[in-house]
Amino acid sequence: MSKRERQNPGAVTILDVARHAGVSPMTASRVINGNPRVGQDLRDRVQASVKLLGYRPNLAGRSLRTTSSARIGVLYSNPSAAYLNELMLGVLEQSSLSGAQVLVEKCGGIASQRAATRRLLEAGVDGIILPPPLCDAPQTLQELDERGIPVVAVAGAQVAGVSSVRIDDYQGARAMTRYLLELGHTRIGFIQGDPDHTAAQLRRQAFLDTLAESGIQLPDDHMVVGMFTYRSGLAAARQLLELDPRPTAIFCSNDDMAAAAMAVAHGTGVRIPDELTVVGFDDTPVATTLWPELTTIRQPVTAMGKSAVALMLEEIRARRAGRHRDATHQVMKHALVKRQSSAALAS
Amino acid sequence: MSKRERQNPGAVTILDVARHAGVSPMTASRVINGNPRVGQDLRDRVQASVKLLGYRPNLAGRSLRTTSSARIGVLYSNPSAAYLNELMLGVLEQSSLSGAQVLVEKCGGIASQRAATRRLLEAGVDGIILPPPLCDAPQTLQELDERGIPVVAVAGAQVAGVSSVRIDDYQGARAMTRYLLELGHTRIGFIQGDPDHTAAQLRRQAFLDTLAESGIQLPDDHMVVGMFTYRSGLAAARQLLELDPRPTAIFCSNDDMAAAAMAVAHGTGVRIPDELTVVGFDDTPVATTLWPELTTIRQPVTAMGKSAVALMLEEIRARRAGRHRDATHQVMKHALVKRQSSAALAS
DNA sequence: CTGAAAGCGCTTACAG
DNA sequence: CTGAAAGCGCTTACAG
Repeated sequence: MSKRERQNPGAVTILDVARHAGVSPMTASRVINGNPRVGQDLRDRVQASVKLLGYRPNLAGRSLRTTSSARIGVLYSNPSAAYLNELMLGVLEQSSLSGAQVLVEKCGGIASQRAATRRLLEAGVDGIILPPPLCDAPQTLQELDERGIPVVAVAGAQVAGVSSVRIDDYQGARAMTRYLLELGHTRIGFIQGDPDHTAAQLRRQAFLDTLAESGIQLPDDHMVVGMFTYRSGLAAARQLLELDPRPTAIFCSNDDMAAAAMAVAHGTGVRIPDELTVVGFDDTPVATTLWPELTTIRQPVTAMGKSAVALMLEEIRARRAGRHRDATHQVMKHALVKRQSSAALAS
Repeated sequence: MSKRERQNPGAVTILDVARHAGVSPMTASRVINGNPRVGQDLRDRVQASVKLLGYRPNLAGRSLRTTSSARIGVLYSNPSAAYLNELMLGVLEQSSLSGAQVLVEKCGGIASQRAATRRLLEAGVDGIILPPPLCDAPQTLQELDERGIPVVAVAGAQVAGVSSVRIDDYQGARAMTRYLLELGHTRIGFIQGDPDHTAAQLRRQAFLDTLAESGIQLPDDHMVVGMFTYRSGLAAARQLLELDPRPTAIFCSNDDMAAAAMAVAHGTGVRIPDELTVVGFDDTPVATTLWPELTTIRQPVTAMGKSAVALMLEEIRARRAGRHRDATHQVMKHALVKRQSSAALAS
């Protein structure tokens, strides 16, 4: 014991646990991994030892035996920095848990996209994760699929044969629209996202459908096209705030554009939320940076990154075992996060 | 070969490389790790094989031998979400490269800080990384140090015996101030960060010193205290923009407050950068979200996260080997990033 | 239900 | 300068 300690003070291995519990390492391993074929007596003893010794499995050791070093590529192109950060957090966390390695490549246009894909494949990646907006490039998806490379798309359109992780953008936008209606707003401005993005289309459609169901006919000038960028949000918000009568609420298709809308309001002296409700979509870090903090639809981006990796590893393992897996579409839960940028219509 | 392929298609191991190059695995390992004591001939052959076979080391295997499963805790408390994300990206990346495991705990007040620390230690962490603002709580630092737990502070004050990773905030703020002077600005508003943060103090001091060197005497009302938050930036910017004559430039102690300053300007109809230059500090994702994009001092946060982990692992290894290491203070390079929010003073 | 043996991919220490 | 042996921590087969 004292020798162990000198060598590596923090390291309690499964051997220590086994010895302490008086069982073989195999039995300890089984208990730790939740294998049910272990007697209750031994199970209890092992669990007690794990707790007492503060044992935590060494993931390197584990993954060396299990996953045999899967390699996952992430190919991205010009997304919001905050979004990518959050996604990568999940990707890296799950990869590290599963003992997979991650390679990241950035690309711009179609040509550089091909080159980036080639680099990833030459580096021996077993599959590629595509965050938005690449997940919306059907050509890329299909090309990879045809070459037999497993792909997991994050958000984006559903493409046959390609697994994906997403939230239900339609239901999210619907929930937000209902919320605005409940607050009493009916003159609602809407800033759309990049029309090429599936998510933008769904959010817009949900907004319109929900209003229509409530019998509200929105003037055309209340719908403004943005590009998901802060800059486009500035222009769109100026347009909306110049309307007469002014909308009492603005629903922005993402948080960056909502930040821009709030900037315009701040400067024009329009008070939020007293005179104007502003809501966003995504719940990126900017939502809690702003003041008042932004009401928005939370997209569990980090969890989506983890799921994308998990899906990918299942796919890789299945292929290695010669099994076929159908494409999986995992829909994660969104949530309406109410903060201070929204309020009931003053009557 | 065909058998290998069936088992694990993507996996080229160091044995494959060694066989292909006609050397022992050890020689291959040495070449791959840059060990200079290998003959040029063998070196070339191994490198060619690595390239040809697309070999990438399996990190799980490597770390199993080297780091022996170090466990690193990250204890944070209410930083900007964007900053933490970026930092964690580096922390996770380096940990995964080094085969270390990461445990994260959040805490609020002092009591919850003690509890969080205890949880980390019970989980067997070998050391703790403290991002701001905890790095600025000398009490926490000392307590951990006294208990013999290795600590690496990210940013924050220099405390004896505690290693840290930082940029030179003073030189960064100095560079930015010089830049503003070069652009011809002399009526410069300054929004300070949280006075309790070492970084805020240094940035402020550098600004004042640099102006003084140029013989510029700034009226007191051009220095406004903020708290590093967007909200505090809004109030501070309003105050500055009401001055008569108005400052021609505002130097904000971080990007979040710069975003707020831009919001106020946008609304007041003050054009950036034509009528007002706004600059920030940190280069968080918000800097490129804004429009015009923000001129700021880039702090390599992700690289700092990596370095913090690397420092920590060195420290842990040294202790395990019974060696003593003096506290290391690693100063990373900052950079002045010129974007569209700054311009020469119109004459 | 339980365990002894072998091996995942790599590198540390030991020989030459 | 080069290599044969052993082992990091864990789990997959194989026995009983």
